[in-house]
Amino acid sequence: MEEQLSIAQTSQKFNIAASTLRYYEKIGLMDPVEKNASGHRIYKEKDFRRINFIKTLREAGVTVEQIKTYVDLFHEGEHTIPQRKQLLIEQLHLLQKQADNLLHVIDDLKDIIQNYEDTLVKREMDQRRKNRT
Amino acid sequence: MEEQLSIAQTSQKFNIAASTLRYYEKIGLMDPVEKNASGHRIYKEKDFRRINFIKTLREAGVTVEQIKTYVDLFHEGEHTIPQRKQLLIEQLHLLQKQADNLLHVIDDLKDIIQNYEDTLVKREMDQRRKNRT
DNA sequence: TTAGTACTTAAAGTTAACTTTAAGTCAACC
DNA sequence: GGTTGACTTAAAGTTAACTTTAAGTACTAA
Repeated sequence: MEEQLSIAQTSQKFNIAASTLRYYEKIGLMDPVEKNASGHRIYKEKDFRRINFIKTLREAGVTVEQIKTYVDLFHEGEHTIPQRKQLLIEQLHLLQKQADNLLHVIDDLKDIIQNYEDTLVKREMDQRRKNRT
Repeated sequence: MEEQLSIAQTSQKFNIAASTLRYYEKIGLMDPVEKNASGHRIYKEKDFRRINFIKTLREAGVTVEQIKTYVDLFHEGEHTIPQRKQLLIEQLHLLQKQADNLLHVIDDLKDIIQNYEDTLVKREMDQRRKNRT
């Protein structure tokens, strides 16, 4: 049988607050989630896939609005495939820039840390010299 | 002579709004900037270096608050070097995680784009076959 | 001397992305 | 039949990081 989870369980599974899941649905990032007889949400495989998609992009810094644009195109059907592809390519370029910058900053930070390290080592050597005299 | 720029010029040089420069100063990311006789800010080399530091980290997603913590330690003097080093190392780990995730997302996006590409190519081939009959 | 431009400050406003609150429904257990 | 717990919605609140506004000062050119 297909896995079916409550909002609390889904929240746990993806480590996303239940309120956030409702929020994503409200603003149209998630399609309306199926409800049981008492009106509680039942999340299924297709929802999980969507949540993963959203989470991944969000963690990479893609805005909710941009994801919404994509999802909207998705709903418009197959004829939007070229636009969707274009949109993803643009997003890809942005992320590549971001990754590039990040790697530079990481290098810079390593340098600064190394400088501190050098300072500390030099200090300790001075200390030892003092102790010897 | 040392380069001296007005807030407007500095804003241009770094592509950061003048209001943002004032804001950074107000919250203590920047040290109080020197002023001329009529109370206008004069930015100099040491300010440029600080602005660069802030800009680089901000672009990598480091929060203003975290940068503030670092700057505060800096002001406390040399004895905070071990703490500063520790702080930067932690930040470095975070950024490395972020870069890692970003590279994964980039790969995922490339896959999705390739799928769209395949779909489009397949469509065109179907179209040609139709035209031939 | 007046107009314009470039600044100044303090305070209020904005935006994105949630998060919290308030009030209510429903099924299960005591 | 009352209480508990897991949900529901709509609306209000929060936070970070700016950005805008309002009111004022100072130099410069006409």
